Amino acid sequence: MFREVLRREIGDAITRAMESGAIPSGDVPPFDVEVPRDRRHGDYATNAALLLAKHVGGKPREIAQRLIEAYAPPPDRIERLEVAGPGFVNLTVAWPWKRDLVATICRLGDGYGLQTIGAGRRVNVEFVSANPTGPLHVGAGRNAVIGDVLANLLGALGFSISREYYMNDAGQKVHNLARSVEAHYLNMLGQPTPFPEGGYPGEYVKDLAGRIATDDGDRWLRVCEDERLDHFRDVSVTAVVADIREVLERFGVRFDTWFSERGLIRSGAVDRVLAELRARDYIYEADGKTWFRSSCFGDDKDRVIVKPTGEWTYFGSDTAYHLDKLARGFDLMINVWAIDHIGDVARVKGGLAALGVPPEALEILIYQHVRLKNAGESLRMSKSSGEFVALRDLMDAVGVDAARYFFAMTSPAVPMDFDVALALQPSQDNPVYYVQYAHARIAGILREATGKAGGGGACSSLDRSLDRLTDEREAALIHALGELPEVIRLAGLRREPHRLCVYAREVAEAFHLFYAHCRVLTDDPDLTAARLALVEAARIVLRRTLGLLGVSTPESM
RNA sequence: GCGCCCGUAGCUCAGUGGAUAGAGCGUUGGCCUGCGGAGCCAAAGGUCGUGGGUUCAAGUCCCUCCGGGCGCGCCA
Repeated sequence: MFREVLRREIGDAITRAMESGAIPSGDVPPFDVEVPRDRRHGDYATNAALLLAKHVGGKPREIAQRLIEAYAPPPDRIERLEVAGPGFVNLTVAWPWKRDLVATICRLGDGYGLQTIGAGRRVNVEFVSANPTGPLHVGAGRNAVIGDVLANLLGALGFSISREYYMNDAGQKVHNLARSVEAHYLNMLGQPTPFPEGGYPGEYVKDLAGRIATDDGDRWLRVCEDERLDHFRDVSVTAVVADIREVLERFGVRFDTWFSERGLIRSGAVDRVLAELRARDYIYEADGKTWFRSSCFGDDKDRVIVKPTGEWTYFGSDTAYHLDKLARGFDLMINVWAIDHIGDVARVKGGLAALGVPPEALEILIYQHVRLKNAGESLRMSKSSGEFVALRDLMDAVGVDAARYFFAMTSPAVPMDFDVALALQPSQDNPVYYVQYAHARIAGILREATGKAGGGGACSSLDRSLDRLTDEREAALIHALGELPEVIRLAGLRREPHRLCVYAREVAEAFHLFYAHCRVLTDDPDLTAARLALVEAARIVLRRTLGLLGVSTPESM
């Protein structure tokens, strides 16, 4: 809140100083308004003068002084303004402005932090999209949280968001699932059948076969294999997707669209992509296969798009899928992919580039794997090996809040270690409890206050009493609360959801510190009213921050 | 070999080119006669992998090397 205003006003001051000749004219460089590491330097600092010195010439400290003179903010906004170090301008926010922020947050409520940067631009966030061949494992949990929180952030920035799950319900993987189910089914009905190569070993596969056997008996022994496999695939995929959907909903993730690859292929969209690529001369035949000239678009070699069997490779349907999204009117597509798909980025982008789609239309957010360990021993975690920890089990063990916070708090670029033995038992170590505890304390105070003060909102009629806020811990808490819009902006635009966790801890810390030193409910009605307003503002900010993370805000713990 | 990513406290990780690099866990020692001690305060713990470069300023940008992860399928 403070920061946007300061950025704007300092920019204006630079323009004025240039117009009056106080500093040399020229382009205004993109300067920062940041929180100094050492808070004795003030609430904020700008490097504008340092950058200006380089861009338009002059001595940094001299330019900083001129800038201060041109800025000359009213003393009830900025109480200290000084040149420091090599040419920083340090700013200390005056109490009246800090108190204004408390009132503003109380007035805006959950609207605090909402922005209009997105200007209604339509963004499709595609995430999870795990193959529907079995239950989600914990890796999908990381994907789900990154995608969901990013979507929340972009929504708060004013983008129009659609969440999408792409189901790879065509192709070899689901075929292998069908054959695995078939093998169990045949064995159950007395026809010894070897388990297929590439089959899925999990217990759920046996359950799927058992369900078919219970429902249909030996009916599928009497049809041809193709028909049987078609049916088994449909039944299995439907059941697996239903399971995935249910787990994700419990995890707090809802998709606007569940997009079927089979449907896409049936619609002829993939054929149209091939025809279009051929028309643009990016297709050739060799060795009985149809090739795409992906090497024209930064790939290290050309790729097969139609196999000798006449089947599509994933490449064709993927390209058609992204074109379909664009046709549905999205201005930007963001895909959340695990690191093992890093090699596909160039090919998907290449396919789109070949069809004239600008590269910035698709953004792929890569996150590193969740490394599973059990008492120090590494696990492979894959559905095809059957060695994985289900997201459902993690959720059941530690709860949705702890699991979501855990996945959200590490930068997507960093691999996460995940000790199964540790994770599968509820633990007080998760930092989410520190933050939630702050909220529960606030709720307790507000409960107590309504009992004592005979009701009345914490934020009513406090214009006068707010000037009773004078303590340095109050100032520090207000300063932290003021950062929410900036945090949302950075976390959303840089695609770094973990910033919310860093911020949530900072706010909670500032609150706990305030709480330890500043009694809220006192015999002094004005002081009590003022502090209650601050507490209410802190609650709003914590609720907003945890809300974006999809983590609950308990009234008590 | 080529491409992308990572290397920061004992462990797990934050860190927007900016001033004296921060948290959680763990360790050590304090703090409950008023709003919740799942908290607060303090101590100990760092050649920011290495060597160069750019810059007024580098954990942050560029290059070298070392170590680790992932990919380089007619799997998706």
